[in-house]
Amino acid sequence: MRLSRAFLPTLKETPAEAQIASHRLMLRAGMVRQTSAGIYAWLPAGLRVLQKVAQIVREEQDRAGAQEILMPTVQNADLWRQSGRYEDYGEEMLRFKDRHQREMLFGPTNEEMVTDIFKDFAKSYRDLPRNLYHIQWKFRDERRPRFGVMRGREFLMKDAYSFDVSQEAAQHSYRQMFLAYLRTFARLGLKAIPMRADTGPIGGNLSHEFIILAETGESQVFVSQDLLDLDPLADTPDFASDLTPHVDRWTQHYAATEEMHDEAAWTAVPEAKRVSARGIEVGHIFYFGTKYSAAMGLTVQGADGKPIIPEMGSYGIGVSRLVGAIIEASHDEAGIIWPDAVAPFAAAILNLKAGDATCDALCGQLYAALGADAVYDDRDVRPGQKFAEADLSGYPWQAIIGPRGAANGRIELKRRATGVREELSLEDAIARIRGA
RNA sequence: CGGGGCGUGGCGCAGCCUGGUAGCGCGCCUGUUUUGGGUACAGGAGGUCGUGGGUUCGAUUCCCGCCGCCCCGACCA
Repeated sequence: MRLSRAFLPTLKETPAEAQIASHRLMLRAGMVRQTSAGIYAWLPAGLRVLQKVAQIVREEQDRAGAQEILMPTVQNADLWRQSGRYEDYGEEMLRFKDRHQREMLFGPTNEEMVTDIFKDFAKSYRDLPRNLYHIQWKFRDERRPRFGVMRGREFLMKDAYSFDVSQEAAQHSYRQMFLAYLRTFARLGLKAIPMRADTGPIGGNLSHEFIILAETGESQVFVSQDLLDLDPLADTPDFASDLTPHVDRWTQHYAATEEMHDEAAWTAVPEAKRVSARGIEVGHIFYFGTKYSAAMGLTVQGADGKPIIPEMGSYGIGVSRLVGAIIEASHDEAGIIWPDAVAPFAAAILNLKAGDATCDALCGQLYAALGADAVYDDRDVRPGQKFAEADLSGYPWQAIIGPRGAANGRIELKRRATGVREELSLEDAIARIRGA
């Protein structure tokens, strides 16, 4: 993308409504634009990041055996009356009527719908297990939307739903998602910590929140350093095998949010290993048994001919929230520092003297080699502005090309995260950017 | 939902208390200048002062209603 032609409305000053870093930076970097309280339009730079996050989420869901579908945003109220949640959900549910006066709603989640869809398919225990997910916009009419895309009313969520023949089988599905989540967040460049969560009225202990550490996090978390030292990508499990040992590695260490904090267990953690920090919830998984399958009338026939009510779980990742959360976890005074995996562009090519034949030629060669994964700042503006905006937008690499170096075919490559600069040939610069 | 605050060119703000036909910085346009960290100078364009009503000769300013947005708290991907 040539910046001279791009729709990238960066701001030098911060809009007054933005309080936290990610919101400020997303507005300044031209990623989003607010259209109503808690509702945002995604502009090209923001959309690219959102799509990259979604794609990683998708790949890891697929790897764990879940299958992608796409359910609608608008649902019929009758579906929700079957589970009894139409009345329970309250003001957070956006309700409206269609032209025939039918009561409709904008889906805040999809347990009822997915169960209803699955019901028509599943006849036999042989049709289990299945795990269906989609990545779709949700609407929850929050009392107080805030923090930009981190607590919007409309948000993009990945929600998966598992159907199993027994509790034991359902726990296997749960572990698959548990490990898939660890891999997902690690690939996004985040350190996510699974924490036991309150299961609410369902009971049992199978609910975990996945929380990333960031100074501006909403909740206080307590975690053992041993847990932070684990690498989710180090051992890739066979998702069909018994996953218990893999999950146990992660659940044996202390980790809790304020609500679940156990002072006695905490003091048992060696003092040097106690990490107390702020966290942002980016994922939440539950096992909830037959709550929805029973309510929606989902049964399959067992091997003995008797009906079985499938055991279910649901698994959510806040995709649009993650974009904000990543920035919270990775920024500095100058702007965003994107992890390589989700950066809108891998590199920015800064032509310090657009119009100079030598600079133009070298920039053109690099741009041709990097293609769609690079932005080329070919604008006729001061170098200082290019530096400032490239730092703000957070591209992992900045290829700085000015008259001095270009005369010798040299490119100055700056790593955004570290500030380290190297002088490289065209070929070496291309290799460095591609190799990251 | 309880408490607090704010709506004035694209963005950040002043003016309002003490009514008299709107101003500053950034950004934008033109020209000159500058060319390795948001350059400098000059000249421009751009505003139903959120909205409806009231008071007044006259309302951005005073009064009332409404709408929108933000912040703090209790709840949530």
